[in-house]
Amino acid sequence: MVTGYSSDTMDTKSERAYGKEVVAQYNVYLKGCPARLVFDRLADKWSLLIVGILRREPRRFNQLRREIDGISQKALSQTLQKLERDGLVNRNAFPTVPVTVEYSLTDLGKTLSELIEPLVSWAENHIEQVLRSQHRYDEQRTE
Amino acid sequence: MVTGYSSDTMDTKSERAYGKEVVAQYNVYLKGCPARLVFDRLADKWSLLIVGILRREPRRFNQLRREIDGISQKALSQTLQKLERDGLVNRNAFPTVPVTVEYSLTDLGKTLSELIEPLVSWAENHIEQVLRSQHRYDEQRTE
DNA sequence: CAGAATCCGTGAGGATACTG
DNA sequence: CAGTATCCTCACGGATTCTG
Repeated sequence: MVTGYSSDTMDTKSERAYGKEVVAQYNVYLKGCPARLVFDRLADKWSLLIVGILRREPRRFNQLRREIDGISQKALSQTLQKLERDGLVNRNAFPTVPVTVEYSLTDLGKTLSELIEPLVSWAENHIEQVLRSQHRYDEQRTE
Repeated sequence: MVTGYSSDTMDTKSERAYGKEVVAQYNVYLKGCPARLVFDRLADKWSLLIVGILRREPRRFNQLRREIDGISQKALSQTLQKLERDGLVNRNAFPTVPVTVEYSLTDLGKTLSELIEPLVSWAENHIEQVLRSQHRYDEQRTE
């Protein structure tokens, strides 16, 4: 049961070759495809950062809030719910006073986090090259 | 020249350990850090999809438009400009009639695309697991 | 073909206040 | 501590039109 999701242009693209193999199943480049929805979730800075930071060890809510500089508690709360719904993150509430809630990666989430860590490293390692390129680009426009 | 970018909470976090090694340089988890800006660019669905699709071979503008289902030409145009500014994508215009413009990855862009391909695969391979998790989650709420 | 320019709606996200 | 509930805005992106 692979077909069936709605896409207005699907008929022309559902069997487009990806590389050399034909991936008929799911394709992130198709508008209506579920894989695209998942990909959109990945392409969210808060999701990526949260999964990336949970990679090491579980965290509590306000701990995440502090460690991910700039995130609002609303965004954090919403993103965590989405991630839990997607099965990427576990939410464990301990009946202490006051309540303690711990977030951790599921097995599925761990497989994803493996891919995110390189992205984090890439950003940190290639930032200077990017900045130089931006300067060059901007100067050519103003001259 | 690593310090100097503005972050209201930098003083407390600029030397936070990432894993076991201290990454004092750049840190995507810091609000004002340039690496965060780059990371935000990565965490953009169109950027990821474009870089992912350019991985195979260069494409022309309307080719990209057709292959990336659902993108508007405005979004495509703007994203391509950002990617060019960041030094990830080359823009080559050939003086044909009408003009032909070809987009390709730079060397830097290629290093990034290596990391994106696994993300695409992950989305396509784990989508069913994610969908099942979503159903379970939703049913628990409605019961 | 490959865009630039304009108008416009909407919804994601910040700020703030409140709760168990 | 770990959230929920409102309000509000503003910027991103879609639709449309025009151009070299």
